[in-house]
Amino acid sequence: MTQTNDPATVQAVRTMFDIVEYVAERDGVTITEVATDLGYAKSTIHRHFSTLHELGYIVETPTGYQVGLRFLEVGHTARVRQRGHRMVKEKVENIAAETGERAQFIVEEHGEGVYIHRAFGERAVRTDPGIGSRIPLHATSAGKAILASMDEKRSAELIEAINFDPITEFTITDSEQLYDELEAIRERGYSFNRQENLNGLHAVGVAVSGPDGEVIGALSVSGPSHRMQGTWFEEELPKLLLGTANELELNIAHS
Amino acid sequence: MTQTNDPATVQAVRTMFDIVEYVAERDGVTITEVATDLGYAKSTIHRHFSTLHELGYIVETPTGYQVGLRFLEVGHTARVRQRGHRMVKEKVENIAAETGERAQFIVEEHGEGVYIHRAFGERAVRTDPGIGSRIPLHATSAGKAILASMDEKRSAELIEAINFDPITEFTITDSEQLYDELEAIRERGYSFNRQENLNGLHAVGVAVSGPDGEVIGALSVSGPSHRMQGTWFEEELPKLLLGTANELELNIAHS
DNA sequence: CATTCCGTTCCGCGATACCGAACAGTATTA
DNA sequence: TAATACTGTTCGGTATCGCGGAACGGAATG
Repeated sequence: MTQTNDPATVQAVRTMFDIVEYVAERDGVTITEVATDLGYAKSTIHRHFSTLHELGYIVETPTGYQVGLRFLEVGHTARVRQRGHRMVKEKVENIAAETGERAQFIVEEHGEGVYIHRAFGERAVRTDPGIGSRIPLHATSAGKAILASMDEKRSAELIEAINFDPITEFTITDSEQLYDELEAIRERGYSFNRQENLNGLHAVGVAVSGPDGEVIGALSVSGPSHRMQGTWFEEELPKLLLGTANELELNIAHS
Repeated sequence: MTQTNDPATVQAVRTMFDIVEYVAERDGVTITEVATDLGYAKSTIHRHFSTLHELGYIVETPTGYQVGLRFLEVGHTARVRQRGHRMVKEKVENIAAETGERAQFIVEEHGEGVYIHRAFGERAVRTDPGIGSRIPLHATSAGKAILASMDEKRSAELIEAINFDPITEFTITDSEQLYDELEAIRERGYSFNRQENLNGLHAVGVAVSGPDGEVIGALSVSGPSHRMQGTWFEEELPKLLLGTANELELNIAHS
């Protein structure tokens, strides 16, 4: 059914997450619906649902079955374990308030960027890539800042695995181009994203590193391209972010 | 191995969550550590970790294996699916700001209360039961408000399953006492918690219901018992919460 | 009453998850 | 340098158990 039948893995767990992820992206499903859509027998789905229900990872609602909040519980522990999470949260909120735009903090996991914090400023469009959602590293300012700031060996591994299919007409489409850009970012200290991931969206990002030099994540500010331009975009925002990242690094080092 | 071998459930999934929950409450573990502590063979843990790692639900860090942020991703979808989540979030923040104390929004799931939103006021002690963490329904103001406001049949089911072991010396210890209290809450419209869950902590809670009359969750404000007393605690806070809950219900009904 | 959804249960077979033990790195010890 | 003690890894062999399919029951719609 699912392709990669690596013999050294647990099939039942694969199918279970197959089911869970399907349920997660819907709003209330029935057993038969899942069975037919995913190509499992009804009894299989039923057995998995029984298990998941008993453990609290799936709940029954008036509109059907849904993923349970227990996922949030374990997911939250993963989130707060990120280094300096509270300080970072405050800084993100400050940046959003000062700039009026949207600010976020992204960490890398499994070759993708993951939203850990996010805050909206006054003028920010409240379009919603929620906490926990994932973005490509090579097509976002925070992602590129992280790649530029991390250990070269590891960064090369991640770049190796990147899917360079263009997302917009401005997306970086090959690794050479990306390496050049990362080099430039290392020299500057900050990164730009000009509609590389979403049309009409510009952003600037700065990496945050721990005392051992290892990158923790990256701050970024994003907004409509018509506002994100000129010296505000190219000088003032980078300066603000660099300063904030610096403060963060100091605070994290002393904690 | 694990006791409840309900034949209609998937064993491999049980062991998987057994492992995940163990990993979640630690900060970096090794395979052998998990194997010995949980009583599985090393190879079993290894196989599960391989599976989970490949799917992104467990990650390798310098300090060992940890639960991955992918749990946050699916957990977050469960969270934002809660009715009126954005409006509720704003209200919780408003309440925290106005009162200076800690405010939260709790929903019921699987017979427990789950934190969905939480905000700190100026004076609030920032002790941290994070988003997603669970509290007993019968020993918290929000929990009791929910129980009082929900369908009697369902509430009876939940009460049936409650473990009435005392948490503090003020905890409600039997169902009769609880039923009386719920009756009083229904008449008043709001609930109190006087050190029933945590010594030194008082709280007041009000349920929020949807247009169909079904309870969605409950708002509550909590703080040190020395501040939470007198007319402020017994009249002004309830009034504020009732007003907010009312607004919320109207907003949710019209959306 | 008939139809069509839903969830549930049962059973038999083949796949597979499990354990145990041997293997292989890596760091810390003598 | 060698030995120890940790890691994580791999490999079979066996009994388990997860799987599909079909038959059942229950609720809602016609």
